[in-house]
Amino acid sequence: MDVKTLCLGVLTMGDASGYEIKKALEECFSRFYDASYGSIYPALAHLQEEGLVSCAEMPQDGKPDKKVYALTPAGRERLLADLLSPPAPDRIRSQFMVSMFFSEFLPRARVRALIDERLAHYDEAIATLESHQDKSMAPSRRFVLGYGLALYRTHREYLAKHRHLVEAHSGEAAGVGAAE
Amino acid sequence: MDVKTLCLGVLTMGDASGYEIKKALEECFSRFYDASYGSIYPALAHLQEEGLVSCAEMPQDGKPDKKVYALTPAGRERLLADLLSPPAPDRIRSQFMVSMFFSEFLPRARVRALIDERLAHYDEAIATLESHQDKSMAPSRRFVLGYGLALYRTHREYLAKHRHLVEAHSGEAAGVGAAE
DNA sequence: TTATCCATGTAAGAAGTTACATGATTGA
DNA sequence: TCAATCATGTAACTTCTTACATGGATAA
Repeated sequence: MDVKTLCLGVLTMGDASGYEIKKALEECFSRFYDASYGSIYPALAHLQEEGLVSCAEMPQDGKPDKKVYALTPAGRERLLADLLSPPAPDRIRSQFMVSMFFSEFLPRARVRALIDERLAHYDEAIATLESHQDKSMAPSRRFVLGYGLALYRTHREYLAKHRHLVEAHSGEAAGVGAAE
Repeated sequence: MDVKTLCLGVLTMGDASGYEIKKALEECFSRFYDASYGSIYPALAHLQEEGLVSCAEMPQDGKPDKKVYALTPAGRERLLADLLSPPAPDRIRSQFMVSMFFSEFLPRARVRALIDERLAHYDEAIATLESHQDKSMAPSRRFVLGYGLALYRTHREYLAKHRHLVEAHSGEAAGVGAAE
């Protein structure tokens, strides 16, 4: 499963251009998977070569022609096959957590600022997700949105309750802090 | 921040070989960042070239010489600089969530199996983390371990409570199921 | 006797990101 | 007037993974 699968998936919700696919991806599950234009456009070209999507070019003035892609029957089959193959384990990469793990080497003010930023970020993300909720969404959409919300709330609560663990001991290692 | 930073960080906890660094990484934060031998060994070679780590070769019989790396003062400075630069946003890639989002195209039994597997996986991970807890750990270690635990518990609870949302409607899309 | 741990390293390739190139429209 | 939105695409590059190569010791 890769960006091509994502594109096929988004196209089950309706025909779309590369630009629109990217937007849909951001809305639907930016927190679980994301892709840049630099991967989406080549993916669509490749899918078209394989006959998994068809493309209608809509002339536009001032902008490049809008290319609206649609799933073909073969594309739908490929999507099913992709979804049926065992999913790879989740991959997470968090530089923030690395910073926390080694927070003893950072000035306390820096650790505090890092956590405050995070907290603000999660507050915002939670507000956004809450506002998107309950638009008579399909159940699987609600499932994914609610999942993201549950995780963000855990992040926020854990950070707020346990930040003292990293703040109290930051700036203790040699070579750090104002008194150097 | 990349694998080189991780290596420098692990070396603050004591001198270690590439092999040991990988093990330490797995124990400490495999859930937030991971690296393979194929990235660790070249990273260490590069760090040595830059003078950020030193290396002592310990002859061994039957195995390749064990190369024990140690942080140099320059290495410690680099680590501080790396930790001080603003962390990149967390990157998450979850094929499982993609499958859930498009679960309407999957047979119900498949969706159930996928979720059961996940649940088992989280149960195991939670048990492992719980057993590693409270070994008079440094506070920042406890923070990271507890963070992982909190997230895993949220995963488990959310899955158990809301699986019906994806199970009830799976297998409804055309071309799926036994009656094809 | 079979798998796992120990132990290092390389080479090929996958997969994706960033930056670049282009440029009209619209809202603040 | 400045930023964002719409709109596509390429090329260079980064970064990491996978598979390979090698092989003794130890535990089940």
